[in-house]
Amino acid sequence: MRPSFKQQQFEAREDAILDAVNLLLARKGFDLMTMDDVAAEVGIAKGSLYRHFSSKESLAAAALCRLMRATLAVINGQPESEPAVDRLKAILRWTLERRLQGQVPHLPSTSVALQRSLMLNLGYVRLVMKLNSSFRSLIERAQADGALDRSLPADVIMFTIYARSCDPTLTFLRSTRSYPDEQVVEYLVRTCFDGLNG
Amino acid sequence: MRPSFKQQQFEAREDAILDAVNLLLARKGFDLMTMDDVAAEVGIAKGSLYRHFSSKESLAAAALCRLMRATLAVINGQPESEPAVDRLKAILRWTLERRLQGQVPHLPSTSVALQRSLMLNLGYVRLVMKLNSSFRSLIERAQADGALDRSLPADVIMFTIYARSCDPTLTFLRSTRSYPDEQVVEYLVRTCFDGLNG
DNA sequence: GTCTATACACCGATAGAC
DNA sequence: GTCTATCGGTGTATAGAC
Repeated sequence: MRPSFKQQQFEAREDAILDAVNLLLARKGFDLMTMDDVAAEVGIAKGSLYRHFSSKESLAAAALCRLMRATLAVINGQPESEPAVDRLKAILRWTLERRLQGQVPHLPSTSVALQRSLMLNLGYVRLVMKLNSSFRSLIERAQADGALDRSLPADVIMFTIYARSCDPTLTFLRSTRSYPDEQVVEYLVRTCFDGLNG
Repeated sequence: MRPSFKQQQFEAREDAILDAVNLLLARKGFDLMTMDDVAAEVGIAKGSLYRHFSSKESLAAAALCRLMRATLAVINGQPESEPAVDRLKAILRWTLERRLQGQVPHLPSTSVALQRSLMLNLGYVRLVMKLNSSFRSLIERAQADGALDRSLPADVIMFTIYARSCDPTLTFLRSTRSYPDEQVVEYLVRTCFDGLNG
């Protein structure tokens, strides 16, 4: 049975809400984002917002889950034949490009309050684990290929790539207006994998 | 005329306050840190806090200025004979070690509210510029030595090192309890300069 | 200068009319 | 289900006694 028109409209609105949340999370972070902000950005009343999401935390969790699902879709859409290290670079590039459009919220690590509530969210934790294991398998394959440093633990590599995807360097370099956006992305990807050495 | 005993006591208290602020900024970030938290951590009343610092913003600014001054002291204390790239690595290592002790606040970039007020703080801006120019000159020297990639703009290198000094990877790796602290620091410094490639 | 008490604003969440 | 109105709680900053 396909969803009714009403249901489709409902889901479309939820998507619009999450877009607004992403924008605001990217701009102000979780603590400074208010429910009034979200309601105003979407163009609905605050009361209506709570018909869709029961709390501010669940709102952020939903936005993060949607992002993780999109990331998993990117990974699964990559050809298996491509070298693992190139796939990792492509994922980082994809995330940075999304961030330029304001569609990547700040990492939860910046807000202890949010982080605690996320850990109690089963759907969120499940997705994190799934994403981590996808990443880890790509990293280990790249190490086996000799494309990534074998003497580095996979952990270290994984977190380093994660961190680069939400690196403030993107914002700083952009604010200097010295380079076009694509150039900034390439610098970030390159310095992450190749380092700074000559 | 040397400062009176009372004045020395006053300054010692200010230092204690800033220590508490650093701890709390590192733990919760600017937005979640409350003046009650600070007062409780120092062991004084909130009212007394405002005798020393006129606002929450000025409190954070003072903590950041103290950190920048300490960083400049480290740079100026390094022997001129040492290769520039090694000096840069040492500065990054020093910052990360300080962070392990909870004495490095979150980067202001995480809080738009704080950032705006800092830009209006003349003392803060002056210190940022001084630190930036010290860094830039080290970077350019390292590039001239061939120790850092000449094809990268100094901006890109500078912000990349800055970002690494407040990288959440440190916290994540530490929370896995898989490696001793010194090992974590070395991984961060190494992947920053050498990259992830094999 | 340090304390207690409080003013004032803001925010998350809910109630209730339509 | 969307709106307006409001409650309860919290946080910055200040007032005023000592």
